[in-house]
Amino acid sequence: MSLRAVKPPHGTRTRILDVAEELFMQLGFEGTSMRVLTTKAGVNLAAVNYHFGSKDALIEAVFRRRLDPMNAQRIKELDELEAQAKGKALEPDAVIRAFVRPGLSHLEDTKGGGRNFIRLLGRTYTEPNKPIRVLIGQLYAPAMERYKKALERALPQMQRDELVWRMHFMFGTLAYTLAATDTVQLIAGCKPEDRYDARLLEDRLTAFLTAGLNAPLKQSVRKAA
Amino acid sequence: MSLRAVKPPHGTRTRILDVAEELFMQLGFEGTSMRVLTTKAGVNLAAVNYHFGSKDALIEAVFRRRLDPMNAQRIKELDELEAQAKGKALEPDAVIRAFVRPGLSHLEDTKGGGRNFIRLLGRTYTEPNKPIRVLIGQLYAPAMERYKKALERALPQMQRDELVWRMHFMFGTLAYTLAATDTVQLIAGCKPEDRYDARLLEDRLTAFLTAGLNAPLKQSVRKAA
DNA sequence: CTAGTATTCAAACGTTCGTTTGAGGCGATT
DNA sequence: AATCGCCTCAAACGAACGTTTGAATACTAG
Repeated sequence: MSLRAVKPPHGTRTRILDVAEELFMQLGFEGTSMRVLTTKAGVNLAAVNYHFGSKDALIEAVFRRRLDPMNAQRIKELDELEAQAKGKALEPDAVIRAFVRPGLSHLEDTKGGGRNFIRLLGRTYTEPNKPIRVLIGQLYAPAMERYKKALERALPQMQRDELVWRMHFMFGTLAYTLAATDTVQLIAGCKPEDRYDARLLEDRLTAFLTAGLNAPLKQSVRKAA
Repeated sequence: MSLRAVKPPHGTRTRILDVAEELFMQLGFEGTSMRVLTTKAGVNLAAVNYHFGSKDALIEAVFRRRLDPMNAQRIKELDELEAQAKGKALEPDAVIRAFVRPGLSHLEDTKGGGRNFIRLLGRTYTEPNKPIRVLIGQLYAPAMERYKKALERALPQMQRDELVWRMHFMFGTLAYTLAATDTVQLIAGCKPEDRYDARLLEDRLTAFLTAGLNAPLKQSVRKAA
């Protein structure tokens, strides 16, 4: 007997995941050695290879733990919105909000590693390590397809390739905002207590992204298309 | 005698910088070893330490070589625009274009390492390595201050902290667009020949960013400010 | 041509990395 | 009490890393 799931959650596994999340965010994947990670987690050096198999597998586990639920929530929010709209097309504004919120909500999770993870995620969109990028792409694919379809319905007049670019821009804005650390001197201008106010940030982001998404086409783009 | 600058440009130095630019973009800083770098450049392993002092100093040199002229051009474009406007405030649209263009123009440089560098730069905005982030911040600081002032004049009605956030969003969109590699499945939807058309991209980005920058304020943001 | 400096080279240095090993401890089952 | 599977532990492994060394070579100035 003794199925893995029946047993009480393992302290070691969870502690490794938590510390990995934090250190990967602070130092990057290559900058985080298994020795400092296991020391900080209070576990033996060999524990990572025992529980996860390898460092790469640990990285994957860190992402899967949070990303799968997060994208499931994204899809669920869209489903609910569309059920609520009873067949009518959604407002672009609402779609964007459903995209932005599941990410930002983690920013308020100061105690748990939610904030750590979301900043790590923002950084990883531009990760040089190929297998990691591929993994992230795979984990995101279902939710991305869903959003693309929803935006195509919400913006029927927009050309497909133009929409693809604008989704790309949206994605970038969100990723960069999430990844932003105290190093961004820009932020120095704003009140410290507002920096992690998810609701304020959600409104600011949504306003910016909605306007960008609805922007009129410029001359040369219309001409070339 | 024999001042460094008088001598003909060194093949070794330049070749190291070029290959470093390319490999740093493909594999990241930590993922690029001095051995593969020097082998690919066709120089001796010790050449990097002889010419630059250390790997970190090489990284810094890679950025300085392109970033200093690029930001100088950004400031020059703004100066010219403002001289042309003869005291009147600039259009936000024009300021954004002056910000976006010097980056995008490198994308068309297929032969030289310009495209490599600009994609490397986009990735580095979210670099975990602290000293590198600090360096980038320093190299960018003068141009950033200049743009902030220009945008404050172009958008006098906007509150300061709101503008700071929107500049932040702008920055993120540009960085992510530049850093985007073929891994972004989103782009799969667009015509391959358009992917590095700088003019098309400049128009698309400017349209998106201008609309975002001029977006009306949402309720909760106005209330909180 | 020669002296002296600037550069290149193969080899090695010490360190750190991710991973593996095999012995030992713990708890549940029979 | 004996056994078996899960887990932890200290120690070691080989490989790869950035850097250093000292001799060999190329180049330049007098």
